[in-house]
Amino acid sequence: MYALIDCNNFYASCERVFRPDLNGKPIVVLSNNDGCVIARSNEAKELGIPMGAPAFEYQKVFDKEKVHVFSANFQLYGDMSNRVMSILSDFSPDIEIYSIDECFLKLDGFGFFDFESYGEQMRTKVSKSTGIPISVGFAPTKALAKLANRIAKKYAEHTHGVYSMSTDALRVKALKWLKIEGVWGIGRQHARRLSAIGVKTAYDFTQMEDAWVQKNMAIVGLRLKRDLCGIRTLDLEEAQAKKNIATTRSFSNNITEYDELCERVTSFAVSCSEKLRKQSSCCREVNVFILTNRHRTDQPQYNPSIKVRLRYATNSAIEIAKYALLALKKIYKRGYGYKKAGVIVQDLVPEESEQLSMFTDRDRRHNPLMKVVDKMNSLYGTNTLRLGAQERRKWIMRQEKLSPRYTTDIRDIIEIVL
DNA sequence: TCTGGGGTCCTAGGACCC
DNA sequence: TCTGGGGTCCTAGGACCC
Repeated sequence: MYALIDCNNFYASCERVFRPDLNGKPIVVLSNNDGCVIARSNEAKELGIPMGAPAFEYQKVFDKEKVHVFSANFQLYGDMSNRVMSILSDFSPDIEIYSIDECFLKLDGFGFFDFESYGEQMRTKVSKSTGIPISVGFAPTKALAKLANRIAKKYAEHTHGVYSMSTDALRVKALKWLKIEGVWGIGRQHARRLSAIGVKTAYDFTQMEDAWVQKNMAIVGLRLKRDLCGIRTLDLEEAQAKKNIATTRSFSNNITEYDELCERVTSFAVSCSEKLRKQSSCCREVNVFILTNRHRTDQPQYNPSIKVRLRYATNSAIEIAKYALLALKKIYKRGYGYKKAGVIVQDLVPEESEQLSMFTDRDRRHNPLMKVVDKMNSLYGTNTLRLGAQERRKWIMRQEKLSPRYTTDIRDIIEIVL
């Protein structure tokens, strides 16, 4: 069996842990720049606020219904996630952390367990230790565990957040219940095509011919079908070093000036280099893109990107920023309002497998310098040490409703007044 | 006026080779 | 009118996930 454990309304729940006065009240969490809704409490869902809703379009609803609005506090969510995952990893030796709020457990050799009570134990432990509510689904395959989890959550009044798909009859019943667009691994495109030919439920999909699935949905679709049929096909995936690393942001206002864009791109490059060093990788390619505002159809659009090949693999902030700026210089055009930009580092290699070059002009001092920069910034805060090109910092991210960093910054620790 | 960010995998088709 | 066959590698783009 597999278990899929998922935190309910994760970001909203994180905020609520430290604001118990908000229990039972609608909460939404907004993306960077307070742009759109990325998490909703059940109460907010009931008000009809959709996922991804632009905040400005729903401001009236927020006001009228007294919705509590939070700016995204990713430091808090990341830390809470680590706590939850750490607890759940005690329930099986085999765990795959699938996303910030989800994990799979593989339960080989747990055959004699009563899964419902095992799931209940998980809920109690996580709730008691972190305050985060979770749902647990058990099933013979990963895709079915996803489905079992949906049932656990959807019918919480009956399941109390735990559901075990213990028989084949239950599997078939669940598949007939699950609409095709709700299947994990079937997105909007495939759902539309399948629906058009009469495949309306997950069960219908499992009755399709392999040849059709292979032809139209490739090997990925076929694997999914097998997994839904109860044939164990997808397995836990080991955490691996990332193959691409990106830092991209939208701006609260359009940027037209080259200098300002340079500052942003430099900061994105520096951020990418930090992420590279964190996973002990170097990159051999730097990709830079800038985008105009696609929602402003009245304004001219220009969305260039460019890839720069480095002469040697590096994770030095100085090098990566240098090439990112060279790249930006090539694509920047005056006369456009840029809404978003980003740096992506690619073709990553492990730090230690550095390719030696006979004529390398690599500056050997960068490595120790970066070590010091990382150490200082971790001791005294992000950007305590930064590149000169980052100095002209005029921008500020809109985060009007940011909650404290209760668990990661001693200055924000919660106070209890007796 | 205001509309997120960060990933993965797969495949078709082009470039290139003999 | 006729103008081969069989590979590999790379990449852009499409699909998906949270």
